[in-house]
Amino acid sequence: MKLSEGVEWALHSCLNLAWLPPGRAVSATRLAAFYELPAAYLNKQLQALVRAGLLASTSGPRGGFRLARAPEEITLLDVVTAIEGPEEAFRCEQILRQGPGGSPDVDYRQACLISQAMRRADLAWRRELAGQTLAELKAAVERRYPDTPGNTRGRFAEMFS
Amino acid sequence: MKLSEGVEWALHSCLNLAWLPPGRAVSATRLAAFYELPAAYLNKQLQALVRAGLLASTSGPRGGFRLARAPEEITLLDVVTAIEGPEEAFRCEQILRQGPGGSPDVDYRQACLISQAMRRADLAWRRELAGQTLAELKAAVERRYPDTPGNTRGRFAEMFS
DNA sequence: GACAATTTACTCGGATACTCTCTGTCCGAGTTCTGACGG
DNA sequence: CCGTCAGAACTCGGACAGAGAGTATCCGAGTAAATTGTC
Repeated sequence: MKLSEGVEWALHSCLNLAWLPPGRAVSATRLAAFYELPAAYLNKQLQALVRAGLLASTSGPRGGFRLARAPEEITLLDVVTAIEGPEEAFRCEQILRQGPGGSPDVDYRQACLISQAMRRADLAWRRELAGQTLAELKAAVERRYPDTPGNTRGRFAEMFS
Repeated sequence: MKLSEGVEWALHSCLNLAWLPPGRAVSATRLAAFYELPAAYLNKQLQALVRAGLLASTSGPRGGFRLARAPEEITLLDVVTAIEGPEEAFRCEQILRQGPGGSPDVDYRQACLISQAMRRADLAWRRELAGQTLAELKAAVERRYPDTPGNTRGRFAEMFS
């Protein structure tokens, strides 16, 4: 039970993109340089965000990635799901089917109480993540660390020089 | 983000053990035969439960595994943690440390708001799992599927013949 | 018949291969900008 | 001086290797029961 490393990268990158002027695209190379990450691999993760409709990408010079929606419309769950996939953490292989009294016709993902309990926990996790948007996170950071937006914009600006 | 297959096996096996007379031990071979699981690998998972103090093991003929505590004292989180380990799902590698204004002295697992948000979700998941004991699960199954305890005991009994 | 020693069968436990996902890297297709060239 | 066109630089996107955890298996140490032999 561990999340991919790309989740952390994706969350920080989305937050950084949220501080840029709308429409401004940043290449994977520059986003990677921000935290000294491997550029090609970060690019791979960002592609997943594009496929999920969270980011939009542009090719060629001055191209790169930008948010595809307003930060208010992007939840943390959206980002996590884009990287990790939509499957829930607990894999019910329906082993009850092999047990005594097991039937091939029953969907034990619904009938098995263990499966239900694990799904409840999974939903609690997702609910927590879905309850916070990128905009709220951005605002919280600006309250606690007021210099961050300026620093971020400045760092990207000097990358363009 | 996916749990090991052993989690499902461990939960079902613990539940089966809870239906046996107290003190009665069942070998990994028989527990595996219950759901047609690979015996040696299930044994490996059960060892983890022993190390975690959830099960007690006995060697030799008539030996096997039994619950080390009352079902009321075993939560679903205990079982999951025994198999998956205690680490939380989100791995904060503190990449902020490499960013502009990052300091080697700051613990970004505490300071980073992204890390905090992910930890909140993790705690919600754990709280849900810690809130249900093996005894409650057992009672719920007995309410919904009254035949299960008898069937389980019967199946194990005929294994001993 | 009762007891003790030996053999046997069975159990867990850890050490050992195999597989798949995650991680990391590379190169090609496409696009935009730049610069040269001609009118 | 302005417009057009070719070249170059830069970008994403998917295809290609390497590492680590999860999966599966096997064999040995230890234990309890069963058997045999003796008193």
